[in-house]
Amino acid sequence: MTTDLTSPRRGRPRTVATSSGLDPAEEILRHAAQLFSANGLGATKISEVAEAVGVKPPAIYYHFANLDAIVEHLLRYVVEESAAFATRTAASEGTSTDRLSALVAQHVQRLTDTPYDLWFVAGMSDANSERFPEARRHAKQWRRAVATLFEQGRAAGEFREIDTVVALSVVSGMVYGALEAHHRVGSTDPHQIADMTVAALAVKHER
Amino acid sequence: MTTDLTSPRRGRPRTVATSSGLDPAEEILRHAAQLFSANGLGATKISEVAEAVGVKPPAIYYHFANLDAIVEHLLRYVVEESAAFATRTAASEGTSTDRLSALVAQHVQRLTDTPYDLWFVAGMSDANSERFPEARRHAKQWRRAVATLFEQGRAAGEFREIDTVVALSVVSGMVYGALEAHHRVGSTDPHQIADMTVAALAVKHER
DNA sequence: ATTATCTATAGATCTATAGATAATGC
DNA sequence: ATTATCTATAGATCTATAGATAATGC
Repeated sequence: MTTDLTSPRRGRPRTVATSSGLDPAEEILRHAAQLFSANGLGATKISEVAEAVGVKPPAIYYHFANLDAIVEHLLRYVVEESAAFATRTAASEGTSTDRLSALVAQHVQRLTDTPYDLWFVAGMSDANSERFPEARRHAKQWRRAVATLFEQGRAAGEFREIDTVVALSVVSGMVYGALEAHHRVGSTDPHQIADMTVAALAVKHER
Repeated sequence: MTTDLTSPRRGRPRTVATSSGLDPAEEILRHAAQLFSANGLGATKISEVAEAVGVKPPAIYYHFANLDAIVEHLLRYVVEESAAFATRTAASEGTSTDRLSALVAQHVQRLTDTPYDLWFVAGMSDANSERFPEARRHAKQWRRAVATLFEQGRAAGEFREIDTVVALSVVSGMVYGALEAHHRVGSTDPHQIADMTVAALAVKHER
């Protein structure tokens, strides 16, 4: 009677120590993300990841070439899809307000509805991303889409007459806030965040 | 003819290498903050700070006990004053909207109008702050004041009926955005940020 | 005498590889 | 045969201290 919870694989199974029914690689990704988010990306060592997973450091190298490969894997999970969605949305129909709102909601949804603690991604911004060219490219693409969308809305009189860089910072700040709330208490409503984001950028109207 | 730009001190002066007319300690703080912001707090080594300053590692230890002492020094500069201002403001007169706005403007002003690149502070949140109990205490005090202020405004019908934790995340997210903009392009208008923060939290009114 | 730096170094890690071993399915 | 781990270890850092030295003002 083979229960076979995971896909059938040959070879030595995980040691029973951290038996959670997951791929070793998946186990590594989750613990690594958790450590990155708790202690910072730069402060996390391969040896710490190994200890968290419950194996010796060399076991990690069997699955990933180095720490950066783990980070890249986690980043790709996030930015690839969000960048594509943002670009699509910036080129679609509708008011800028509605489209920017949809874009923010999707991104927050993507960042929070995962098995990984991606809080550390918020703290990366551009700084470390030179080490991760692919993620950097997608992040730039995302920002370009947001910038385009904001400028359309500003021209249409939907958004405030502020600098595009400032508007971009407001958007990424709100995303940061959403991740922080998710990290702190675990609950985040992507649409609520999106709604507040466009409220921050909207032209002020008389009361 | 003694030009005497800095305060008169006895003993060996700085090597001419990085002659900028600053205290050695001040020089260390500025370079350290810059490195923390560029590469992350956890990724920065004493040896890197030394190299940036233009001295050998032991010279750093003459001025600071270790890296954490440098961080603590930078953090105290920020959070002490902002925490005091926030607490005072939360207990003062006026609409919650105006007071929250003032609080955010002061904090952004404090974070950006300094000789240090404090962008790294944004990426710290609570995570690393266990290592810095004093900063943690002040950060908590600041958050408590913001929470109080928000709850007053929510009860008064000025702010949305959202969770306090979410509201706090919006505020810290906007501060994060302001720091990001400052780090990216160097220009930030604290009052503009404050205005958008309260706009994000304000009750929605009919158009 | 005081301030600030240096050289040299002990001790502690940490990364990443080599090679052995264990546990499964074919 | 394949998958996944281990032990052992070379090589590279990095922290922090000891002790010497240099440059100034009193």
